Amino acid sequence: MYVTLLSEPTPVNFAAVKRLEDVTSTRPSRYAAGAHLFYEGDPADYVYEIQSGTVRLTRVLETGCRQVIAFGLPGDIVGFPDGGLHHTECDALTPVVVIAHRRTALEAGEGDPKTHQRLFHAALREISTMQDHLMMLARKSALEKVASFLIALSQRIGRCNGTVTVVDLPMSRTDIADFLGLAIETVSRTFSQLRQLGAIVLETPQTILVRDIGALVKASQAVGH
Amino acid sequence: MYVTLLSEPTPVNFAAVKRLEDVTSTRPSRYAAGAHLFYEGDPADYVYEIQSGTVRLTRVLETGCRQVIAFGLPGDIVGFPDGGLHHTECDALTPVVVIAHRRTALEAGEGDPKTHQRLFHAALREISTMQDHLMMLARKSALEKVASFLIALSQRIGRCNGTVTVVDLPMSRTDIADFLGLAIETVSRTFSQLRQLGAIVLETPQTILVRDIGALVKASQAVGH
DNA sequence: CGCGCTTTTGAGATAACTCAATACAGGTGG
DNA sequence: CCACCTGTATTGAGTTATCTCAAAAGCGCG
Repeated sequence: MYVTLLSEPTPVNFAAVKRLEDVTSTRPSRYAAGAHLFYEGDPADYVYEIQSGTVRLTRVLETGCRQVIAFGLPGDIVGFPDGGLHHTECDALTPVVVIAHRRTALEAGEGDPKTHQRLFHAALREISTMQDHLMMLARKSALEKVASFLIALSQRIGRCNGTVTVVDLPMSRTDIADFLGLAIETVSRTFSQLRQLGAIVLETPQTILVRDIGALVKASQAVGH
Repeated sequence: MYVTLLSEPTPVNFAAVKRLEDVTSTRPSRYAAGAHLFYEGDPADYVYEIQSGTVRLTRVLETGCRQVIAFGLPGDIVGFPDGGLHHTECDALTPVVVIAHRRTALEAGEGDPKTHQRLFHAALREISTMQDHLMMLARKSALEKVASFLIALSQRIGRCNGTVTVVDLPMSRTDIADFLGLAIETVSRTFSQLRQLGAIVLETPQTILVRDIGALVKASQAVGH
């Protein structure tokens, strides 16, 4: 496992050191944008509670095809292991502050029971969240996917600014496409479509103003079969 | 919660009775084909370990659009709650025998630690499985989806019969379509395509012979972007 | 000012969908 | 026992949403 700690200007690899330091469950770690928290196949020594910033969880198919499994936003807990190993890759899209909880805090018994309970319920919640995502990928149109995505993002990281909600996208169009199972061009076109519908304003490509949440909700609703 | 116990010829609703009986973690329960183990929104008193038969986990969008989240096959554990509630609907596709584990056995501390451990790891595995499924839905073509599905099924419930593997499909084409995010006609056409490729033989619509596993694997591999 | 990167827009190709008809199978009743 | 009927599955034909390839636009940076 390669862990890159934030230390400007040059990120330094401190994986071994970190393990020796015996990081507690409560001290926050910092990662620079682009730094990896873990790779697929790494032994899962920690699960990570995002305090600030955004991380990206990806899986890479043998063929090289990327799929973004999830974005980790403040409050999220990422890196649940299977068989003691990470089965996704996780890197920081922005500078992030995380709390690394030892995996043993997730298993029963050891450590603070309150923390254990919190991590455990986060794992159950993760299952539910993934089911939502499954539904979205399988059944929604491009417009519905992008609208749903923007609604979820605005609820999580939107800053309500009088009449509009400002959402600073921490991820690229490519990331959004890989998350929603769309081509990047389709994502871009759909943003334009939502703009033409008057639902959003693209202040910059990364700064979105949600102007008409009703229109966004309407666009997000699948009409079913 | 409505629980229908198998009692031929008429299935009987015994939800209240069941709760009073205080079912233990180790006694198997039986359900007839079509019976519901739980509904979306039910308080999640139990998680279910499938001993034999197949169950179907579905979610219904507000609009009435169905999505099959997963099929529960022997060895699977289904019904992980979120916030104490079931967030899917679960019914039996065939007669099933399940072990109903009290939800408290999933939470730390109470009950047999060995059982707790098993249930807990099943929850973690579930996350990983869902990520695989996510990937499939987002990135694979119809042919790749159906081929992957058949491979997985044949590994789980296939009976190797000399030169071919026999797979009895417990679910309908509609179920497969709703699981893979395809139209039923596309599923059917893809089965035909795999037949024409010599990968499978459709003895009956529900009985599939895997004739050339290599061809099936080849068909299942996404070429990536 | 110009280069490189991301995003947007355009135009044509295509995989999967929809609608429609046919085939098949299992169960029921004459 | 066979004809019928109902539900499921298959096949066909045309439509469409999304993808792919290609070009233009916007933006940051040296």
